Amino acid sequence: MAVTMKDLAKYAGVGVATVSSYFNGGRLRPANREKIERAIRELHFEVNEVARGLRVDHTKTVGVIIPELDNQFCAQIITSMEDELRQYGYATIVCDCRTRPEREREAVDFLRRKRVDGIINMPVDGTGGHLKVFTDTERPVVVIDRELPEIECDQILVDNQSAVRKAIGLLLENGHKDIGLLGGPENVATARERLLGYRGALEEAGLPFRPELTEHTDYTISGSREKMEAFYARVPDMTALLALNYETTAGALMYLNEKGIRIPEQLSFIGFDNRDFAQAARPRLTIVEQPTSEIGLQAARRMLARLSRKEEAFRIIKLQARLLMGGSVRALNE
Amino acid sequence: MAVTMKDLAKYAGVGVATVSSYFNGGRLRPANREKIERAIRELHFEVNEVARGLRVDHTKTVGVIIPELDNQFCAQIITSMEDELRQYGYATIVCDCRTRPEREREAVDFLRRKRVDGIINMPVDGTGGHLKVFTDTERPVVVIDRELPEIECDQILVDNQSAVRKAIGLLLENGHKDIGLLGGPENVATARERLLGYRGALEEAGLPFRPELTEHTDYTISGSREKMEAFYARVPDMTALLALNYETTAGALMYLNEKGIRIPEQLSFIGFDNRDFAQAARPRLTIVEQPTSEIGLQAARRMLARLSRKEEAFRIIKLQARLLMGGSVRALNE
DNA sequence: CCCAAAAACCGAAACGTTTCGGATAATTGT
DNA sequence: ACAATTATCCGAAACGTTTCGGTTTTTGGG
Repeated sequence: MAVTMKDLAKYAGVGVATVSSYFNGGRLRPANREKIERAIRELHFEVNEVARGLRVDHTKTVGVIIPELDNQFCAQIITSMEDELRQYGYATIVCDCRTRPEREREAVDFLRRKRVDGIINMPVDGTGGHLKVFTDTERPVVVIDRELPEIECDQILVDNQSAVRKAIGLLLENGHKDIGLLGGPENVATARERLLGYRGALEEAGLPFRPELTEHTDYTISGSREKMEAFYARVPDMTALLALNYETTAGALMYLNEKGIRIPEQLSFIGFDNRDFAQAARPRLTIVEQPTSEIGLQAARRMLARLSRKEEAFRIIKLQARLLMGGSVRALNE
Repeated sequence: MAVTMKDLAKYAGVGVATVSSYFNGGRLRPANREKIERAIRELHFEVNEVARGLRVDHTKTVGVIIPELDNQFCAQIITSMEDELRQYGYATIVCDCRTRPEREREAVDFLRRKRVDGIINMPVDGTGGHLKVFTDTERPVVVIDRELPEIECDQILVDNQSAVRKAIGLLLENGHKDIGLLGGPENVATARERLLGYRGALEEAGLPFRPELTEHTDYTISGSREKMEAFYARVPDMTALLALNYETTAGALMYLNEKGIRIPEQLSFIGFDNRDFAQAARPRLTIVEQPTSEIGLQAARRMLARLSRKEEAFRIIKLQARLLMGGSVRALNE
């Protein structure tokens, strides 16, 4: 059915090895090159990547494992990643593990059996043990967003401490001292880092850390909404609130809106992630914006680099978040 | 390096064809079956899908082309789709075409070269011409969300007319007569259908269709926000507003919030898609919710069916949206 | 114009499966 | 117990590439 390299070689009147060499950038006599090119045009030949893959043992495919696709943060990262990878001929196989470690482990195994050339992973399992079966095959792994100290590989992270410090810094500048923090679960590494940033910023400013001013959530909208109730009742004197991810931002906003607590008059507010949301809210939210596209791009670049030249030491890259100014922070001083 | 079928056969003391037959559900003498299974355990054998793919000419891989991954509607669909496909051993390659027809065409070509077994596509190009190069290979295509009348294949759609009729119905029941519509571009099929649903519902109720009560947007948040300004100024007598997708919902809300127009006291509002947003808004929004997971699941099922047994007529499945009640609609009557 | 060196070419063997057709072993009926 | 039948088994050929050695052609210096 399909025209093969052998057909092409016969049609062009050259050996099959010559044709192969043509496609792999070898040196050719101009006459032969011309003959082959004409044959390709006339036969509409296309090399069979599967056959090539069998021979050279790579599939030009990379696997991506994420906690949940249905999450703008992940989706944005994958968008830029896929774009870059495809530009270099690599296909992106996504696996959504629904934030479940056992499904993450299954995904690694699935991708290994699919013989992907590499895996990019936003890990759920903080030990990284799930990646062992893959790294054993000598293939590269790039970890994104959540640091995996026990795994030797490239990692593209966000400087979460600094991100939070920027937000707290803005609040401090505006005279806030009693700053509430709506944080994440204690077992999520990035949530811990952000909490650390909060404590660090306060300490630097010579302010005491008041434990009752921080609340942990499960990082879901409804969960955050629930927690806010008791939280705000407990410390009514807080003048500002920082939510540590998209879900807590939405959940907090939900509660504040319901109760008619006005932003920023009664409470200054800084959110995290999700530009749409921040722009549509009233007033426009001041938010910490993570460099999602940049994460995806860098991860793809790192993967491509590993795939072409093996050597080179592993890199851990920390990207900076930035503060997007809205109208949800009130100046207490002046 | 890796252990091959030949190694396994030799170790087990049987022929290589016997081993192959074992893996493909052939009949085996119990003794041989036992020997092979032991060999598999002891050698940790795993069949090489690439080699198998070369021989049988399929990759156990399906390609998905969507307008934009960074869009909750698409992301949710893909999540359930990928889940189902993976359960049956199929990998999902995603291609985001950024709502650009030329990139969509490129994606089809990319996937064809990658030799995916089938393509699931939420089309940008309304003619479906981009799919020709793939259907020519006799491989199945499943179209989702936007009908492609000119293409012969399975299609999983949403009954957009009925979805909008439900929303308008609710508003009519509540005594609204001057209902504004914030719609999409004229060249988007689903937007046209929704507009049709609007007209149909009014007509059925014996109400006149007032053209000035409908506004077209480019389906972006900022674009919708802009349009709202002139729109609301033009017909200040509208008592209710229906936004026709997530972006118009967010954009409209943005404007209304900015201007301090109170929902539902001054204006009743029904949005579209995106539960998070609707729940976090104040008051909780009444919205039209599309069956995203169901679309993904059905599309995957259809694809799997096609891939296993070729026959069967093409099906066009229309799924129903449902109205999620919030507090953004006021009763004018009673 | 000739010869050696270099460049380009070639067929065949591999990559790890499935499948084909013939060979062998098990089963059945008499 | 034996022939006929049926159920398994087997090696070899195929799938479409790349790569290995060896052969042929081209090039360039004398």
